[in-house]
Amino acid sequence: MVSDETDSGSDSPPLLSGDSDALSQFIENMGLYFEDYGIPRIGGRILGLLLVARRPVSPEEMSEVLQVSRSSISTNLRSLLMAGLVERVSLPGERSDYYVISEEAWERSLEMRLEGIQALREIAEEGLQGLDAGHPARQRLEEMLSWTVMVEDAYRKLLEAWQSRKEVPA
Amino acid sequence: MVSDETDSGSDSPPLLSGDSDALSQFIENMGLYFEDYGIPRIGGRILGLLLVARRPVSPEEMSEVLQVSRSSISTNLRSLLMAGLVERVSLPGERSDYYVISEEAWERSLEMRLEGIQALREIAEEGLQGLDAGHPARQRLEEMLSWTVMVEDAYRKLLEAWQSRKEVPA
DNA sequence: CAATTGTTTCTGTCAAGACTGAAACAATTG
DNA sequence: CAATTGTTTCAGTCTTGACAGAAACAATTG
Repeated sequence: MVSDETDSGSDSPPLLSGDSDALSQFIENMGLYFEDYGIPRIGGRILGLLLVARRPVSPEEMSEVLQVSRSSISTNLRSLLMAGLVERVSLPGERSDYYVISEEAWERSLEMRLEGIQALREIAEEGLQGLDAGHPARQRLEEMLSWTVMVEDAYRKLLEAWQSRKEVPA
Repeated sequence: MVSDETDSGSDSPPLLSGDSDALSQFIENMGLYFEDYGIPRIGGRILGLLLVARRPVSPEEMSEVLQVSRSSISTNLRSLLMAGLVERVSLPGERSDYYVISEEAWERSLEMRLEGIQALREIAEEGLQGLDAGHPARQRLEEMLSWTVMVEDAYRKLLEAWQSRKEVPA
């Protein structure tokens, strides 16, 4: 699925190097994985590409390497930028924009999970208000609520731990 | 979205009681929430209904209350059963099957998250093998790997904590 | 300031899959 | 064992959204 461009005279350093079959597979796997979680496959592939690229990548290059249209790249890139997973960097003397995986991508990923579980907690809380005391379903919703609280808590701690992971170098 | 059946002479206890607007909203919210996470909306609504019902619910009743076809109920119910989120119970003297939320639904939910993160860890590990030592992308994949390991670990602990939550009653 | 190059937006096409209704199937009961 | 009731499977419809290609837009450079 990864097609190397026939470098048309450009003198930019190579985008990919190493076991290119393994890297193609990696990019493809990322696409499939993210698709399972509601992110467009091409978005996942862009993330995969950015993760294994030797240097920042231009939309044009993404289009060539991943063999998809520029407009698809544009759309997906914008989602990834808005989600805070990807960042734009300007390379001196370059006209085109270049993109990299955000430093905070993994952190953002945790934050998104946290937001999801908070939404579920709110649903549980509101539902609970529709049940009178002693209702047989109250127990179930209370269990649901305590589950969301527990998970939310764990995410919060995980987030802190991840953020401070470098601060404790042996 | 929730339409109460015009009880046709049956003498079964009521399915829902309490603030029925709030309960309808709850059921609908569950549908929307799960849809965001790749579960069919009707599946989420079934879970919502089972959470707030006063007693086990038959497929027939689900169809009436949620206003969807029996075949949709059947299909979604099967997925939920296979996922271990819903269980069948037999009511004495009743011909029809009845269903409830599984005792282990929340536990299963954590297990599913755990499986997801494990898959991502494997993708990272395989990708890492395609990069020679010193490759500028190695650092990024190593960070990804350590993130997955950290999250996987947290899920494992969370799972244990949830499983043993009753064993330590003040 | 025209021309060239790069990027985004817009519209149409296509594919995936959720849902329905009907038919097939199973099983219980008189 | 026929008839009735309940459940699943199947085929078709419809909606959603990803993607491509073309046009519009922006901006840089000679």
